[in-house]
Amino acid sequence: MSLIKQSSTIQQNKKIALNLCPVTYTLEKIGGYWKPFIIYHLVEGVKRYGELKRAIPAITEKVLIQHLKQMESDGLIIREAKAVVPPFVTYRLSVAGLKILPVIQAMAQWATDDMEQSTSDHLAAD
Amino acid sequence: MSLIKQSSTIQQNKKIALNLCPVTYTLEKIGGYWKPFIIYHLVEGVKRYGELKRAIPAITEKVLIQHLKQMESDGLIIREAKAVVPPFVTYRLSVAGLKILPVIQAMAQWATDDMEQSTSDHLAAD
DNA sequence: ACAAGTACTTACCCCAAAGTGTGTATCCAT
DNA sequence: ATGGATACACACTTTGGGGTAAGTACTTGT
Repeated sequence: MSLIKQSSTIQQNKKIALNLCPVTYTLEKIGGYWKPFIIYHLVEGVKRYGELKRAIPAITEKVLIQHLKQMESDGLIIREAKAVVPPFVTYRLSVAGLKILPVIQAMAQWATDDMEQSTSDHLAAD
Repeated sequence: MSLIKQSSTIQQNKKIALNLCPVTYTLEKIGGYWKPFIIYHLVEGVKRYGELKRAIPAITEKVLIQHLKQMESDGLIIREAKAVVPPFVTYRLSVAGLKILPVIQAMAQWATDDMEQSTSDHLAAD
């Protein structure tokens, strides 16, 4: 899955950051390009792979799978496959995935606030 | 400032994501590699450029400046320079920067919770 | 017999973020 | 006059995430 060079400075720094900073830890888990979208759609409930794909048309299959695998191994979502053919695979949020929803909600709230404020100008905080 | 190719698919997708998803908007602003560290140190109050540099030894000057410029133009922090020599430049959080602190706090909280949970095993959410 | 649907997998390319290294103007202390 | 401190700027390289495109195994529908 696209090998990573553990020796590279960037990986060393990532380790430093993960040790020192819990915020970086969280960013690692939800920071993928389309991960917020996936979470958003899984809030509605259990979804099949194909449903997610159709719900997010701009995402490519490779990246979708990639994100799903990462989020699964990160414990954010749960994959369940029925041993039938054609395959029947579903995804849903785990406990940790559910617990992160308020955080995401807070991020969204700040964003909408900030977008409104930006129409007027930023002023200094004394 | 490293020019960006507006035509690339990734930039197109970024625009799509920013329009559709406020979470992505927030991730854009705090998602930089060392931005959480910068914010963390500015919580203590006004800091000079050199103080920040010494507070985060692993960061290079280029990336530090880069992040500071971005965060300034994003309205998260405020730069103030005294017209003296040698230069005297300080950075501090703006209103928007202060408002995002609870969000960051929530992210940190989720992270520490999740790290604890990960020592035991993840179970499905019914 | 052939296409369509399912859930992936693999090889390859592109590019922007991060890292490396050097340069700059001015002042002060030694 | 030489070096250090200040706050950057600029050119260059690396790297890893994301995009493109094609293939796979197996079944059902026509």
